[in-house]
Amino acid sequence: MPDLPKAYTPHDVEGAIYERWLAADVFAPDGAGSTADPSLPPFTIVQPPPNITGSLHLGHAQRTAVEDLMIRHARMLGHRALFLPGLDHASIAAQFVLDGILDKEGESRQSLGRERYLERMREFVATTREVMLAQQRRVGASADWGRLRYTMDDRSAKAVRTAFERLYRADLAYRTKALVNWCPGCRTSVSDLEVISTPETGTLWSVRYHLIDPASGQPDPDETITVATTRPETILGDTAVAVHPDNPRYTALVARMVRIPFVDRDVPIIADTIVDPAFGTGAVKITPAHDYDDHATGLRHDLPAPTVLADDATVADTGTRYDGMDRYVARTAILADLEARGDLVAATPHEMVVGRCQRSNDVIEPRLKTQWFIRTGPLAERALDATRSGRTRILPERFEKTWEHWLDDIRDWNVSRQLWWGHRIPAWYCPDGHVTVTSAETGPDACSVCGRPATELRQDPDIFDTWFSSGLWPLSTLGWPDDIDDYRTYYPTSVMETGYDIIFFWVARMMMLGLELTGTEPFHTVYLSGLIRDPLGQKMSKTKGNVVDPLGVIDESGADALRFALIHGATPGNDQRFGPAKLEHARNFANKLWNATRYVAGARPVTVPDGAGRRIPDARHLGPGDRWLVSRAAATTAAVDAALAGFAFGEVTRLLYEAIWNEYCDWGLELAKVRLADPNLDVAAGEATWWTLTEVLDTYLRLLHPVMPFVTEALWAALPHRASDPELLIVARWPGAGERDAAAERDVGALIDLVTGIRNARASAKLPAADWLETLVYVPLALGPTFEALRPAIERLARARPLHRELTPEALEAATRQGDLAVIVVAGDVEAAVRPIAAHAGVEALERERLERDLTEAEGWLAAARERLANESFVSRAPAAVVDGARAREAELVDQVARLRDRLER
RNA sequence: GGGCGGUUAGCUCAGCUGGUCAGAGCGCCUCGCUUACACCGAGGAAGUCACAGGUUCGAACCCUGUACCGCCCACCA
Repeated sequence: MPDLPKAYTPHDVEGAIYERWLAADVFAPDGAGSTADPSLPPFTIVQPPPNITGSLHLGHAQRTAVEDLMIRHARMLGHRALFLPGLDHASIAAQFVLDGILDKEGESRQSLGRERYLERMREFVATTREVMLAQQRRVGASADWGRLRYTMDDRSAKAVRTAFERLYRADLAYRTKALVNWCPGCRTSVSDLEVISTPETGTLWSVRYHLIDPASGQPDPDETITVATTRPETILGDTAVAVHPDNPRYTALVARMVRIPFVDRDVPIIADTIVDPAFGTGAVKITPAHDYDDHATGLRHDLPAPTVLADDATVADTGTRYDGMDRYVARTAILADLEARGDLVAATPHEMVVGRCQRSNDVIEPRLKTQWFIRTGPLAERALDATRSGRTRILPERFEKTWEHWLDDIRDWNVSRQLWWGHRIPAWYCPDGHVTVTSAETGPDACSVCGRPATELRQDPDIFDTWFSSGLWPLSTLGWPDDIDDYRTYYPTSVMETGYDIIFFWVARMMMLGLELTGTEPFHTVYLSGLIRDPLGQKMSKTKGNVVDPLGVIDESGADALRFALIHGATPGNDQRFGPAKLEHARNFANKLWNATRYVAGARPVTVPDGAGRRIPDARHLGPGDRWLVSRAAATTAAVDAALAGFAFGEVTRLLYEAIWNEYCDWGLELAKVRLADPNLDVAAGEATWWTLTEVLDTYLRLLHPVMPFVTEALWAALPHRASDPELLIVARWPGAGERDAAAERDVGALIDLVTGIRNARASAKLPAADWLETLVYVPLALGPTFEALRPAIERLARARPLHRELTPEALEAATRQGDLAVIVVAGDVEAAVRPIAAHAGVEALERERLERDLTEAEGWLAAARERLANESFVSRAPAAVVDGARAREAELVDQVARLRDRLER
């Protein structure tokens, strides 16, 4: 057995342990060190791949901790547990980072050009990749690194091409000219999800348009219609003015023409119910190329849709002097010119919602573009069916409502991005405009429509939205579209763990694509984690400077403490605050466990040889404390199993903390210490007690391993193992729930209460902690054997010696009076009297006070219990078990009150 | 405009299907003999479970409403 160092230094423990795991090849379900049982179903977690250019933050650490917890548990249960790690190329986010770096070097995307830029990106991610992976290992991820995948590797590329081709053939991917969310800052379109609705106070301008005099064909200086707009620059793209058909104010004007200022275009006044007669002036200018509502209106009325903004959001192609101006410069100029013409009627402050780009924060401009879309309607139907039928479960359940709501009125997904870093869309166009889509790595041989040779075809310059490749993750990582072993064995996956903030971005897309492409839900359970916040509840962000670096935490307190702290507060879907206090709590716990194990390892009886194989303690030689400990471990194991089954990971840590600290250490070890120190104890009994400590500690180390893998692995190595055990705890078997011993739990529990009662009395009577107190105790006959067996421990732990035992309460009372003992302890059935030292004056008064307090309290409880039982409807309507319990409680209280009164009367 | 969460001891939070459920950790106060642990041990104080109604024999827990705090979704110019 290796000796444990006296001090717990996580840093020394963790690195070495991880190396041992790697060397033993235990992470892969089919690794050389795996102990998986192939007859059990596999268990798969596909990790949300972190962005390759990022660095690990606490959120990642928590994800990893939770995923690793599930995987380690499954592995110990004997499942082929596959934790498949990965990295995401994070197209737009990565370009953002690289562009920033290039900017400092005086270079830019444009100056490098597509090929050199991509080359530069590949060099960049080659370095960040290693950083990301090293960080995951520090957290202790028992991921199968041999299966590491990357959203830009060749196999992902094949999956992307294949998926797209299939969607295209199924008419679920289509190319069309439509309004897209254009981000001028990023120079690309973005999906609806990437547009952040931001409430802002803008201005609503009222502008007068002049009607055309039918006689002259010229604008009438006096006959006008006033429209309201928040974006005057879009006037240049107006192709109609709309009014509500039933608005009497305007019915006469419908079908008349108005002249759009500056562009001098004459456009019709149309009637459309989309217009709210009560808003503004009741007349709306229609700009089909730059507004979603207007575009729809334009289609209904067959209006032209001139685009008036270029990619960089400057005014373009209007033939006016505003061409070339930035959109906001143009806005100012147009307002000034309208003012000069006398056609600017009003300007009022206006609360509105502006769409901004999630990445650049620039104001999004809707623009008409010919791009690729995914038809989400049919896909969303199937995704909804998956959750409604229960084939996929979302945790916490309340997110199913959000899920339903979003999928219910989902819009088609624009997947074209005018970026460079990502998967190029596998679509080729021939000069005649025919479209050829192919998943072939080398592209098409010829136009699929007219047969023109490949040399005349041009590939779409755009790339896919990064979430398109992420959406294929559970499939692509397992080898889809090829029919390989991993895909057959591990798909569909078991649990999808991720943050609730990407439920739409990622989870919904994986579900839609997975169902469409494989016909099967990609996972059974979606476990949504909450966000990690700082101690003040603020979201962690670099700009606020409140970001905690997990590596710093690990250096200081250890990965085990970090994991424990993160898991301790984790409830699915709920955010948690994280700070030094929680970490300290966790580290103290690790330290406690370390020292407890050190004690056990060091307490090995001399009769047990070092390196002896594990023996099951002989039941005949067990003491009550031993039986109690074994029973409590059984209870804890069952409770932990239940918590794990319910994904209540915070509950798991709570249970184990409590069991290990407050039961095993506080009582189990203390009772055992006294027993082992007894010179009269026979060898077999001593060995049985030590083997019990070992057995129970072994159980707790196993139960705790998924949460704190490093320290448990290190400590486990210091304990004797069973013949059936493997070398390493990580691949050892999960404990079975043993049998409870109700008698031991009840009896030892009563005596623990007695010790606590005496300690309590000592403190409240202000008796010196160091003094040994002569004590008389009444113990009911049934408790006798347990009491006698534990007598030395009770004496020592309560510091009560000599400890005389009386067989009846009356005898205790008599002896108390005779011996002038004063401090009374009532603990359940057990009763005790303690002799105060004469030198401590005032003890009697203090004791009286304490007894009175106890009495008042007991009487209160009794009154409550009686009131309840006096209630006829309670007795008749409540379940029998509850009523019986109440009766028993009443009897107990009656007895207690009587005894307390008795004491006080003397 | 819709929807969802939260409100429990000074602080951070548990409390699963209503019946010792009023708890834990930290902090605070008192004490500390005892070689596993001072990253410790023993003891203690501390809460009208946001508020108002209701259902029930019984409510922190279920229902209705209110008030704050937070989040998500949303194409009214």
